[in-house]
Amino acid sequence: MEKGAKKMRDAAATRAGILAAAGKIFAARGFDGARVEEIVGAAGVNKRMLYHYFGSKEGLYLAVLEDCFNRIYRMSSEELNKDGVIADRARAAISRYFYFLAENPDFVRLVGWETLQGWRHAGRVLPALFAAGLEELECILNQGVQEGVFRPDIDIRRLLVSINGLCLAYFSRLDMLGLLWSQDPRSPEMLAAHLEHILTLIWRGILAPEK
Amino acid sequence: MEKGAKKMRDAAATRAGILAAAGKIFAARGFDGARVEEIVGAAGVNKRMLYHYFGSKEGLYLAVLEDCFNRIYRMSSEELNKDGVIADRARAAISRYFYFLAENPDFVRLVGWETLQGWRHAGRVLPALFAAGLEELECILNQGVQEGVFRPDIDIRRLLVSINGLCLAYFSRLDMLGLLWSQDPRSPEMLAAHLEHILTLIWRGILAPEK
Amino acid sequence: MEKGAKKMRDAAATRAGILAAAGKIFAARGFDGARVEEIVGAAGVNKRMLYHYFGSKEGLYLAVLEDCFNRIYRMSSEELNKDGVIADRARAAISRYFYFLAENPDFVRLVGWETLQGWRHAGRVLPALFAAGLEELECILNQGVQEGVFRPDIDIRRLLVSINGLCLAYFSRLDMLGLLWSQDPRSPEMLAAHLEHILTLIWRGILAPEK
Amino acid sequence: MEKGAKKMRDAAATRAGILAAAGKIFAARGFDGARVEEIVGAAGVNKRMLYHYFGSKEGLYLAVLEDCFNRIYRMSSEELNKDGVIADRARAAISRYFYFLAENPDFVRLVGWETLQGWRHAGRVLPALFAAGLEELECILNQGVQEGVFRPDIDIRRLLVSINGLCLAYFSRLDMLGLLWSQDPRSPEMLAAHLEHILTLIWRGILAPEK
DNA sequence: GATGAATGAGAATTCATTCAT
DNA sequence: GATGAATGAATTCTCATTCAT
Repeated sequence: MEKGAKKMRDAAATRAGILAAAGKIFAARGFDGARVEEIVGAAGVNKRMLYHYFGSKEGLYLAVLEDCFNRIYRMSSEELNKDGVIADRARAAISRYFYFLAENPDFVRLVGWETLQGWRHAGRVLPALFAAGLEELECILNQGVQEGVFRPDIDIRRLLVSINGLCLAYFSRLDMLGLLWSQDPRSPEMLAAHLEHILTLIWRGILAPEK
Repeated sequence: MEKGAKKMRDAAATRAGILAAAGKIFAARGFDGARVEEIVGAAGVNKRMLYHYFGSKEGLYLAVLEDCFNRIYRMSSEELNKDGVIADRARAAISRYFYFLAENPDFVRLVGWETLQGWRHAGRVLPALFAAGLEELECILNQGVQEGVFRPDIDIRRLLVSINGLCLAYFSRLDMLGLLWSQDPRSPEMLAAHLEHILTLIWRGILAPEK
Repeated sequence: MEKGAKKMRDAAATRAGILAAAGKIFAARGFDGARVEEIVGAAGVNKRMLYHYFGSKEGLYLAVLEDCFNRIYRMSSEELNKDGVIADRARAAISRYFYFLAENPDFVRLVGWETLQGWRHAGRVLPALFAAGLEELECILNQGVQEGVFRPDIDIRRLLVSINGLCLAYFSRLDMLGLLWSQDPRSPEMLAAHLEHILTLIWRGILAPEK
Repeated sequence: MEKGAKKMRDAAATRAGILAAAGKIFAARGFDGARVEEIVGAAGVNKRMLYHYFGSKEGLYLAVLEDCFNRIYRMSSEELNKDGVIADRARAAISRYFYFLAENPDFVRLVGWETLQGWRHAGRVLPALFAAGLEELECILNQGVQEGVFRPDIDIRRLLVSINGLCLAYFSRLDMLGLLWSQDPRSPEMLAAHLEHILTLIWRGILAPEK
């Protein structure tokens, strides 16, 4: 008999299991649509555990958000190649964000639900954290403007909203796009093509014309 | 028949009142978050009326969606100046869409909820309708490419997704932007500025370089 | 078929029915011991009605208390014979309180539960109301002291606590007394005898010795 | 055996710790209001211990009651001065009971809860035990009647109920009295004054008039 | 057409208690 | 003897919907 084979009597694992299941389900149905029963069912634990570890459905939801945001936060604070050409670094930052969204569909959806609910659950703190993913990009863009690589007339704030919108527009509508285009928009080729499309749009929009 | 006319008028008014109230509340809280009680309360009618006119909560929600989509559909099928320069016409189409979103925040939110729920309620028919707002733009863009006004290498389908994303990105985050920028993003100036930003981005991205 | 025979579709009656059933059950088991299910079962109504009319278990409990206290308040504000001899009036007031307790065992028990819970549910307002039953007696006693009918050295406040205690002591322990004395302490004879006992005790304690 | 002794000592301490914590909490909230979780938390022990030592929540509650009643029993069976004047001995017995209640607020409250629940938990045995505190007084009073010190027309059984009621009336309402009188009813002066009040009442009520 | 009372199914949450170590 | 994780049975509360008038 393996150690802790069948029933894991492991607090951390149980907690993590609930969190993972909740992440999926909250992402899929939103806070109001999610059912506690379904979450504990998916996690294979007793309902009481949910309340033991997270206090309430909302507590669990908050924990899910926190967990999710921590991931993007970690991503954005990873070491970057500070030596590269400014344009390359901006390109890398956008790509990284794009692929993060591609790999974290739950994050995309949770952000969607929260946005619609006015960040009611997550409060006013998390949106800032949420923006963190693009913060670094803001620095690079600003630097680029100063160096004359980027046009001086662009409003960086609006540009960030737009980059964010361009990326999210794709990942928020994966299902619909799949239907309309009859192709899996999650495939590496499609992802690459769309990123290319976005980068081209941005680049043409901000790159200073060569003299 | 006086009395009959009166009744019918009232009946229509009751129905319309419920629809209007439901539109607001579904937009604000989504299908799961909305409460039948609150809707009838806001409409100032008896709960039974809701079921009389719409059969169920879902029936009402569908009616709300339909109502909303009819509006954008009417907008997109309005007469356009077919004679103008292609670039101007594209510009006008985008602007019109942008201001439609500005003036129909409930539409923006309803689309948001539906998108997250995979168009579960509205079925697979409405997304097409939803795209209608951009359909005309698609024609214009295609024509522009043929005429050599726009670059030949652009993928119109992706471009439409992006234009949509750029516009929605702004209107989906009005509250947050209001906080971050400490300015009312709904003010005419801010709207104009952002539309300008979007148009610039698109234009630089697609306008064929003059020879 | 009688009008409204089987199922009464009568808001006031339903509300009153719930209140009555709740009065009995809260009195019997206290707030924590009472079960919502049992209350609605006893009232013969749907559980939802309880929440419709009273908002919550606690709301219902508060309504029960209020209802109960209103009764004693009404009693204490009834017209009294202001012309009688002071000693007779005091006697009458105590008797009235004694028999009120005898006839309102639920009141006795509810006061008991609330006392133990530090009037948590009823807040700080009701204890004053509760004292109302003895307020009139206080006036009479004070007057009696001034008139020289009662001894001048008695502390009226303490006396009121004691009169209250003497009465409640009997009605709080009816069951036990029934067992110990093998007689029904609720019988008219027993009630009269005990009231006599209390009055004698009080009278000897406070009546000024005749010169 | 060092280790064994240590263990036993710990075991006893654990048991006693649970009992003490439970006493406080049951006294404060009653059986239904008390939470096992809170008790073990207050005792700083593992939940399993509670079940190990007491079997169940009810078992623990019973143990608490027993413990409490043992104290009053011990008190009442202490050696008394059998030689004193009868009036002094009665006085001493009442005072002793009064101060016992003053020093054992948990006892007062537990008796209160049990009284309301019809001694459901403690069964029909304990009420007798509970009366024990006044048993000795009964002897003295009876003796006093025989000796002609006390009036022959008093019903000793009722008198005991009343003495008990007079004492409990004070200690059951400490909080309210504190608020109403703006003085700490637990202070030595207030206690002494109230005891004096009670004794005066009783004395005037039962002392045979001197010839 | 309109009203407001009533309902049953189900949702979140709580609790005393028991395993596995 | 001791620990902390786990559980199933209630318990309070909510919601869309239907009846009786």
